[in-house]
Amino acid sequence: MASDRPVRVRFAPSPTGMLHIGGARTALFNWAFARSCGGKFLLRIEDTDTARNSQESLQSILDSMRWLGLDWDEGPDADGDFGPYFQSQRVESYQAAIKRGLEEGWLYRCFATPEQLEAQREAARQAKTNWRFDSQSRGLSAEEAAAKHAAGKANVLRFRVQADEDIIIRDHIRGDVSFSSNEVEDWVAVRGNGMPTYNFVCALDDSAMEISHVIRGEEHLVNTPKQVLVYRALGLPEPEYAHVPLILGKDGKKLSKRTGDTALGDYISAGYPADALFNFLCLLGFSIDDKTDVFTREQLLEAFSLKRISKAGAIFDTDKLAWICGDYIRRMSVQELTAAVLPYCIEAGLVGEHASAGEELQQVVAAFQERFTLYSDFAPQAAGMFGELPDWDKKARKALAADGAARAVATLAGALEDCTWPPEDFMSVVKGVAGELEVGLGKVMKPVRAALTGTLGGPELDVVIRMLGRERSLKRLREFPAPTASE
RNA sequence: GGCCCCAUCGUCUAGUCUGGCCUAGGACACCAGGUUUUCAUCCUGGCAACAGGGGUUCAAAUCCCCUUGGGGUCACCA
Repeated sequence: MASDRPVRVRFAPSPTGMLHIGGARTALFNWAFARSCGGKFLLRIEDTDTARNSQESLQSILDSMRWLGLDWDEGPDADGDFGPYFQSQRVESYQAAIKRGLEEGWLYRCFATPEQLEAQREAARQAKTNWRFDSQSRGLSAEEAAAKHAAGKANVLRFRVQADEDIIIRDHIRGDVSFSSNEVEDWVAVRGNGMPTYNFVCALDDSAMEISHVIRGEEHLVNTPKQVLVYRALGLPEPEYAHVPLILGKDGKKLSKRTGDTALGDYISAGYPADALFNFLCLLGFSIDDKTDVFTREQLLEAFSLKRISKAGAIFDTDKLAWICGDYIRRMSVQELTAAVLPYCIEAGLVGEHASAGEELQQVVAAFQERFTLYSDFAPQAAGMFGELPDWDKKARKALAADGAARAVATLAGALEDCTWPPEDFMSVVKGVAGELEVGLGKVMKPVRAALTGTLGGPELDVVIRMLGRERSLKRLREFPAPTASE
C-alpha cells in the first residue's frame, strides 16, 4: 500500500450548495495530510451536474475554505500543471477514455429509459425484493448498439461489470475492505446528454491529477469499487484510500439541517472564531494524544497521521465547541480580539461606522473577555458600556426594588460625588456606605450594579465606573426604574 | 431488505495494530466545594464506560467467532 509517489491529495466539492461541516472537515484532513508531509493539496470543482451548479455556491465554498485557513496549491485561482480544475472544463479529456471503453467493450450503450428503470425499481420496492439493474442492452452487439445509436435512439453509457471479481480496497483507516463485483451493478458512466458521471470522472481526474491518496467521507466507501473498476479497465495505478468517519448530529445520524447548522457559512456569520472551529473539527474523529485537545496548526501538522483518525462516527457536540470558542477568545490578545469584535459593534451601532479598535474599545473588550464565546456575543453583552443604558433586565429591576435598595444607591452616589475621580479605592467607598447604613456589603453592591449595568452580572464595578466615567456613572445611580406596583 | 462500515464514561476521545504497565487516562457537560463585591474565569474534588456471549491464552478493552445495537449506501446527485 505504501507507494513512493509524491503525495498529492484533493478536496473535490460540487458547487450545489454551501460547504457542509462534514465537507469542511474532510477538506481539513486532506489539507493537514498534505501539509504534514510536504505534499500538494488541490481543490477540484466537480460541476458535472449542470442543473444544480451555481456560482454562489462555488464562491461560498471558496470563501469558507479560506476562512478556515485551508489554502490549496492547485485549483481555482491557483493554476497548476494538472488543470483545468473544473470538471466541466475537462469534458474533452474524458473522450479518449470513453472511446476506448466503447472499443474495448467495458462501456456499452444502454437504451433503457429513465421511466422504464423507475418502473422496475418501483416494482421491486412493492415486491420487497432486492433490485439490481440488469440491462437488456448488455447483450447487444457493438454493431447493433451503434446502429440504434445512429438512428437517434437515446442512450447512456454503462460500465460493464464482470461477475465474480473480488475488489479489495486498501484503506488507511479501515484496513482491507472487500466487495464482490456481483454486488456492483452496471452503473451509468456517461449520461444521455454526454456528460460523464461522478464515479467515472472522479477516477479519471484523480488519475490525471496524479492523486496519491483519496481522503474522503465514509459515505463514499461503497462506490469506491466502481472507481477501482475504472482504474483496472484503463490499467491505471490506483490511489491509496482513507475513508474518514461521518460527523453525526445529536440524533446519531448523518449531520443534517434538522439537528443544527450544517453549513460552515452559518458558523462564520454567527461569529465563531475560525481557529476554534478549525480546532474543534480536528477533534471530531482525530486526536493528537491522550490529553491534548487545544492545539495550534503547527502542533496539528506535527502530529497528523491518517493512522490517528478513528473509525467510528462522531457526534457534533455543540457544548464542547462553545467551550473551545471561549477558550480561544480568552487566549487571544486584547488587540486581536477587539479587532475581531469591532464589526459587530459597528453593526450594533455601539460605535461609529469608522471606529477603530482603539484603546477605549480595547478596555471594554478586556473587561468582558472571559465572559463570551462568540465574537458576536460581545456587542449585546457590553452594550451598556456604550452610550445610554438600553434597559434593565428583570433581575436588575427586582434588585433595585428591594427594601433599602434605593437608599443604598443614593447614598453611594453621594459618596462618589464627594471623592476624586476616578475613586482611588472604590470598594472602600462601598464599604463605607454599607457601614453608614448598617447593612451588608451585598445590600449595596447588588442594587448599585443593577443601576449601573442594568444586569446582575458583569465586570468588576470599579472597572465599570471607570469605563462609564463620572457623569454617566452618577447619572445611572440617580436615574433608575422605581419599584412598580406589580413587583 | 442486500451489501459495506462501526462499537471504551451522556458527548469527543487515549489505550486496540505490536495482549500484561488499565484498579481504563484526558476533555466537554453535569454535581459539590474554594477564590471572587456579582457573573464569568480560575483551582480542587465527584459522578460516569470497555454492548452481550462464547472461545484462544498463564494473562484480553486489546486476538478470533457469534449475537445485539448503531450508521452508511443502494440515481442519467456528488
